[in-house]
Amino acid sequence: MDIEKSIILEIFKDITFSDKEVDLIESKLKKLELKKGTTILQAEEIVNSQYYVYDGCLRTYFIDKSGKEHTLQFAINDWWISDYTAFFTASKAIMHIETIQKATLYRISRTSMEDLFIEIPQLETFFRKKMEKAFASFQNRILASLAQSAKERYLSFINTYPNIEQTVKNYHIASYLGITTESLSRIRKEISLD
Amino acid sequence: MDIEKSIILEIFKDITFSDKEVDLIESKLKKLELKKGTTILQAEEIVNSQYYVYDGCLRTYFIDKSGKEHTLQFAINDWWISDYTAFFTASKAIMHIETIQKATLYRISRTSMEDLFIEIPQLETFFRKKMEKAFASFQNRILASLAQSAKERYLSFINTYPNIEQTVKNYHIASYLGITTESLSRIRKEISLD
DNA sequence: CGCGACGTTGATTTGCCTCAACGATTGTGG
DNA sequence: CCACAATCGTTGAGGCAAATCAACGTCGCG
Repeated sequence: MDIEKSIILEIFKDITFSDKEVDLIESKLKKLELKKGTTILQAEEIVNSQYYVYDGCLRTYFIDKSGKEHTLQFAINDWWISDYTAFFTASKAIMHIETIQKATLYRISRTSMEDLFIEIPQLETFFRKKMEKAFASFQNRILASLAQSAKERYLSFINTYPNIEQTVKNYHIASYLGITTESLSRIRKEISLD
Repeated sequence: MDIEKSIILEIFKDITFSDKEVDLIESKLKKLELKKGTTILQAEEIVNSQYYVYDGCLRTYFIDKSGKEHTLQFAINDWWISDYTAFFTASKAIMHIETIQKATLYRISRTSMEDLFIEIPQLETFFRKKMEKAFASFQNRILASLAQSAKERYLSFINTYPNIEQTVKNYHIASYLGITTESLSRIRKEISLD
């Protein structure tokens, strides 16, 4: 078997499974070992899977009509990642997803999830709660964009993700904050003077 | 009985219930008839309920530290509304919710929902799917704030909510778009010249 | 070593904000 | 039902935060 049972228990922690259930889940997961810079999803592709990030770092980004990239989110250990808008409706992605470090992921398809929800109702609860957290973080993001300056958003960013600056490039952070690399550079300078 | 069974079937359409299940759901819902300008939730209150909008129009807004209001969302017929971040974690609201037209709502508490999810698992699926849609719309909102100008955001707004301008004030729309009423006025003028 | 990717700095422009004043519309009490 | 006030939307002048455009220093890697 290529997936350890302990991994299953780690991914779905706080749920207790029977051995049979663990085997069932294992049969639905596919482990992926990817090197830095690998694109796992491109715009226009039909989205049939989501990914559990066991290790490494990825980002979801959107390319607008002028060709500019906008980072929607970063995903690190214990996050799930996909283009969810497209995943939920089995439709075409508008987002791209790439690794920005080498990464270990576990992929699961939507149809597998639907099967599992019937066999193991606790999993539906598990994913509903994950969704609730993601929803809350998107809400905070919207409120930040409405109420905060670029400098304030940057400060909350480095507060929320304290070690991420070692991992991601400044232009990724800038595209997440909705500013240019030049502006981010000036904000960083300003903060260093405080 | 103060709630018609047909209302239950309308709220949870696409689910088929036994009579007993309908009675159970009915016992958990509370009908509210509110006049325009009623606040149903304030920041700092513990959030224990969400509301189904049967008729009318409401908005959820956030007051920032400088006292400025920012509208997070409008809710019309067939939407659910609450401060979800606080609702999910049974914690204190950061949002305010008010009616901007007279409205008919159905309130349900979190504990009632948890009970119902156990008795009627289809309801968990129903709310999970509602959540997925809300999540998708928040994602679009974030992408719009990253990639679009105020004018473009306004044009997609009136495209998404074609009749809402009769209902909501311009300063509500401005606070939803993240601009001032003056800027919105100038944008509207500019569009009328096209 | 040399090249490309990345970050910084400067000069200038621009989209939106702020402050202020003024019409238009809506609501209310006499 | 009209008069008046309050609320709401529009317009103008000036300012500011962040974008754009351009140049340059630095770092890591083939």
